[in-house]
Amino acid sequence: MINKEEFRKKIILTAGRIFSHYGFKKTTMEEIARSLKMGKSSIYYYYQSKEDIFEAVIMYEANILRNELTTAIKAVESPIDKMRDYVFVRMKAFEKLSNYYNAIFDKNLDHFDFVEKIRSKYDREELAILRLIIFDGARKNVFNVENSEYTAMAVQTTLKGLEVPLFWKRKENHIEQRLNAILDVLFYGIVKKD
Amino acid sequence: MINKEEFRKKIILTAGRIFSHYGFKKTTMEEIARSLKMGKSSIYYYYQSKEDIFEAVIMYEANILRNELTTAIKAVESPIDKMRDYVFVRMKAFEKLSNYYNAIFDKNLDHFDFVEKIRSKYDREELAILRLIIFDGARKNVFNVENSEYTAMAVQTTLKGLEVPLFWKRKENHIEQRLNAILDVLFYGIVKKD
DNA sequence: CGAATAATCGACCAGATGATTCGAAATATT
DNA sequence: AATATTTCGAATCATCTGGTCGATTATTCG
Repeated sequence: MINKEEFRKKIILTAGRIFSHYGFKKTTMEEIARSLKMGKSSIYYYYQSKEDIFEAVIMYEANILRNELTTAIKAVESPIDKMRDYVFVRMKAFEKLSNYYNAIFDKNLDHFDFVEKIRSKYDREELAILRLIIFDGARKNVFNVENSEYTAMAVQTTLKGLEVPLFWKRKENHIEQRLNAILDVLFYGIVKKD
Repeated sequence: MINKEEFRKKIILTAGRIFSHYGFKKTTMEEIARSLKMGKSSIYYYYQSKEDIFEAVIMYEANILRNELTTAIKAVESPIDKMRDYVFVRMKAFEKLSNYYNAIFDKNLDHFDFVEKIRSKYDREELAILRLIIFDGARKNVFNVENSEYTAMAVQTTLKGLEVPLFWKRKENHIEQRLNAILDVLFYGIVKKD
């Protein structure tokens, strides 16, 4: 490894993989160390604690999510497309970033301060993006909304519905269709009739 | 629950699901009990130990494998089809019966007596089935083999190659093709040229 | 009913496990 | 060769976990 920062990242990648399989509690420092081919105490040279590593993993995944989302909505023009892509990318990302996903939903993680912080930070950021999309849509006369802020919150509530684990059962099929149905409902109530 | 036997099976099903996710060691009796909505100590009314439950799970999955395999080869007539189906079903089943699969490969399970017993029992049974298929194929003049016993052992060796975890990496695609290639090789060397 | 039997549970224990610390050894840098 | 960086094994200490036991609650049946 070149430098300390590089190695810290490697730890995040490795630990992230293990965390995503076993969850925070069942993942041991021993395992992370073994995966990195180093002594378990050596890890403490890079991170102060297991919790710190987990936090770094979550942050890392949160950044990926943020990037993918902003990239996605920049890639298209129309507000409807932006909204549609946002929802799709968000869902696909959650599938992949399971640690982040779990941080948001695992009850056993409630008592970690940083988890709470991440949750509310994510909420705020998401709301901001939605507000922007909706505001833009209203300006362009595509969306028919009274108040962007409240509409954004309403949309976010719908999105949260996607997050409940029950939605993900039997994920094999139907998901795309269900998503489209949800979007249709969303748009049908939101898009200006002409 | 109707009777004790029913409930023992329910425990197997529930524990099997958890074992397959976390493995034997990381699965706790507490979790199994919670999943069954009962006190941890109650489980000991049905099984003597965690190990016993695991053994029962393995046995259960081993039976499923045995049934699926015998059903598969009964379903077709020609020895070539039997052989092909056997290989496919065997592979698909291993994908599903992960506890059984792990029992065979997880080094951490080596020291359990019953695991060793299961392994060799499975070996014997598999060999018997293969011998039957091959013997039948030879009788029908489809296979060109000197000694069914040794040929069966050779085929089994090939099959074992499928088991090494490395084979399963990047499982998304190519698996079917690789399998067919293996079968082609197998048959090309086995089927009587005409 | 009520006694015997079946089933469940909570509290407890001893040993295992696992996160973390620490000082020293190895390695790299100056 | 002196210093700084990085790794590690061993020890610590708190928590966890498989398993036990006696008590308690259902259920069965005479």
